[in-house]
Amino acid sequence: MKITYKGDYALKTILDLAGHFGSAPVAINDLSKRLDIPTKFLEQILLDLKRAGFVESRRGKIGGYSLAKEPAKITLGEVVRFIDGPIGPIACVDKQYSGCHDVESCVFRNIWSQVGNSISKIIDQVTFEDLLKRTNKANKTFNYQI
Amino acid sequence: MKITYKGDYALKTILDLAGHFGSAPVAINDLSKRLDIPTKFLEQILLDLKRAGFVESRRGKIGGYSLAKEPAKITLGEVVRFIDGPIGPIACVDKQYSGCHDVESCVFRNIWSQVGNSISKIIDQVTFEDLLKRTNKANKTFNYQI
DNA sequence: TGTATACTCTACTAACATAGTAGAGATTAT
DNA sequence: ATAATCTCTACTATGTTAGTAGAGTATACA
Ligand code: FES
Ligand code: FES
Repeated sequence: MKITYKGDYALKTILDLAGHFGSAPVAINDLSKRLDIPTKFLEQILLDLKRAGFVESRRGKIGGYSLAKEPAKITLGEVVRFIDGPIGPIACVDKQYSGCHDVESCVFRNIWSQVGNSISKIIDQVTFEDLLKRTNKANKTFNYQI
Repeated sequence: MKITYKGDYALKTILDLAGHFGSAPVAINDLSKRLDIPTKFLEQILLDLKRAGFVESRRGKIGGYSLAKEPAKITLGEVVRFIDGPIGPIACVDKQYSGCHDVESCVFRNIWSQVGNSISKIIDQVTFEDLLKRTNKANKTFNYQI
């Protein structure tokens, strides 16, 4: 697994939208400024996320994006997989990989499988509600220290 | 973490050399044929592995490569890190990553860190002796079934 | 109805990484 | 000597990433 900029941006964007869940939609421009993501790049990312059903949009004057489901119903893993592809550390765990012939007797494949599973166990379990709570807590702590 | 062809080839090569540990050096050509790796590519990989101290070489007529340490003293993690770089799923866990500003308060960083640790726990623990044993066992089982 | 605002869609591009290939050179056993 | 084998540097084709560009569509509101 490798988290690209696109993936990183997508996650940060969804977390931001999670923070506005239930309120008015948020404009790309606001997200772009707040999260420091190139506007035109973010446009594309949001379109992808919309097509996948993670977010929904509203056009026109008071338009913008909002989360399509409750933050508790979106996991980190879903988003990562959608944007950055399968979790496995090598293609042979997920699909064809021309370096692998003896798939049956290969001792490495088993390891890569274990690695994939242990990653999944982490990211498929944490939702954006969890992350939201942690953010709030982090900010509170931060304010207290000042 | 992403295992590239180069990394995959390196691991398979070292495992092969582990199987010949203590015996005569193995020629690149033999490895190349047996493991189905492009010869000139394998040359480069073996030079890298040599410079890193994983293997040693002998030139001339009966030359070839052999493992520089006991199979039990080389872990999967060492080789993977050397060939394919750091384990973390995102650069910010290992080094500078321009998408990350608020490193202190970022809720994702903690997750990526967990992911990295859980990968490390697997690959830093398994040695090529372990893999060798498993290969032998796999082959025995295979023969038995025939 | 006009217009500003905001999302939609397709195409293009620069930079980098990957997976090799090519070829000349150095060492060693016989 | 010479054949076999490792050594080293440079080159290249392909794909991926991280954007940019620009024209088009929908909506609120005066
Ligand atoms: S690494 Fe894919 S089967 Fe061995
Ligand atoms: S993802 Fe790097 S600090 Fe948040």
